[in-house]
Amino acid sequence: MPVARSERLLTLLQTLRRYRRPVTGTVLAQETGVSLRTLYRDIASLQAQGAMIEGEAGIGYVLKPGFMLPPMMFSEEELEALVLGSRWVARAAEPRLAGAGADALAKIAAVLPDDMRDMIDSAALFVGPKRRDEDSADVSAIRRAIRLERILELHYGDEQGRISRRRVWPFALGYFEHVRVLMAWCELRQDFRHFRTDRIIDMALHEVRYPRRRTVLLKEWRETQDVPIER
Amino acid sequence: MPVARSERLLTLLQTLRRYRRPVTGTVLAQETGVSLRTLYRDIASLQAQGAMIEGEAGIGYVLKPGFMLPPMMFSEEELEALVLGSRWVARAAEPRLAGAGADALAKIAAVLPDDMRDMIDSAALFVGPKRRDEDSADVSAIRRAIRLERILELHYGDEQGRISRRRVWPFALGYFEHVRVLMAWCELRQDFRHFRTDRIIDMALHEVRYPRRRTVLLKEWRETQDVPIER
DNA sequence: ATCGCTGCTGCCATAAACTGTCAGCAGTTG
DNA sequence: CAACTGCTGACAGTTTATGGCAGCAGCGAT
Repeated sequence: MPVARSERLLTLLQTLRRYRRPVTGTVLAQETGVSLRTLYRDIASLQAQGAMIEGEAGIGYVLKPGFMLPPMMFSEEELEALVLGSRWVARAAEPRLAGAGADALAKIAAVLPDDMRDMIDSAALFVGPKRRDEDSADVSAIRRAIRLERILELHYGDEQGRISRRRVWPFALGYFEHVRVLMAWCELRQDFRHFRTDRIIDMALHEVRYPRRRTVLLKEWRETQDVPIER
Repeated sequence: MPVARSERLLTLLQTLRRYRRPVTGTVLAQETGVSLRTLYRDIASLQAQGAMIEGEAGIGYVLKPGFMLPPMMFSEEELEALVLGSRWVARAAEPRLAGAGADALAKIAAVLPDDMRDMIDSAALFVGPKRRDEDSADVSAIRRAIRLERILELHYGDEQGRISRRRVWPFALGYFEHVRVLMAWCELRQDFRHFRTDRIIDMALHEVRYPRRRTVLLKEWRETQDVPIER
């Protein structure tokens, strides 16, 4: 393997691109399996080659977008990961999102060289069977409401069978083993609440956007959690 | 200037792309200012990194088209599906495959139009927590054996704690709730068998390929199942 | 079949590059 | 202020890259 260094530089670039937030040199050094001093040298090399990597003391490194690394192709493992993920989505998500996953994979396949295209079809990784409760609500519509940051009016029955009607600000959707759970700010309770999609009796999408950004809501919600959702 | 080699490899790639006809190694060596011997080594390095360069004796080198990922367009739903799938892989698969999923997503993000790139970060779909048993075997090595259609020698303990040693032909890997299951043709039993990866005590990859195609094995295995694996 | 061109590999000595450790300076955050 | 982080220099040990040489094998034309 006489590619040690070049390969490592590409890995480093890829790692930097994977993180969006600033990453400390120490972390990068560990991930690439190299000493901190060498990491600094690697960064300098990449910068010398034109990569727009910004480093700030006390912060870390960030890669400015738009830098193309030449061997821009998926590895076999990456394709396997994409296929496996898509197969899980096909099984666990509602039909419409499942279809979107298949479409996305097809688009990726379309730009792949012939021999790599085969790898998508012949990927040997499969997802175990998964029973999924029927959604009574239209999950696609919920996803749309989240994207558009629009208020949802819910007609909801909780586990005790109590039926309530509330306006909520939807900001995330959790895919669990058997159910999907909508996470939202509840205007009624003035707090975060979650709602199983199979218990949503009826639903209406309002015309108006709710007054906050969904990413901010998500961030605040995370801070209330003991175990944070990763990524 | 510790970038001599990496930079030269990029130049080489660019030069190969510029020519469309086959180019001889001698020409490439001159253009990159290096000896012929080194040029051969450089080509080997690029090929090792995944570049699809074809060399024919008496002809020269050609870079197969389609090596670089072109810009791709995805719908919002397709991106959501890709992100959700990748997040599931990050949680359910072994670290290496999980990382590959994240890398793939980052590569997709890199060729996305700017305004779409944000949607990857702000996707509001999440995967519920998932406890996963530790693998005792190296699942990455198993995936590799499947890809290469190579014989695996297993040291395996079944649920009764009986330990056996067998040669198998691995052809698929199932990702279930808590475990991963290797599906293979067992030479000992002359039949299909499945093996939980957390029960594999030890494992060795043989040099030789097994005498059949893994896709055929998969097809035959499916016919023995009551509930077929979809897709 | 023979010849020239070309890809490809192994070997080896030398030169160049890389690497880790240690030490120190400077900027940011809390 | 303290803790963290980026950044640079120097040095010694190690690794790697390189070029030259020799030889084998596939391709095309003579």
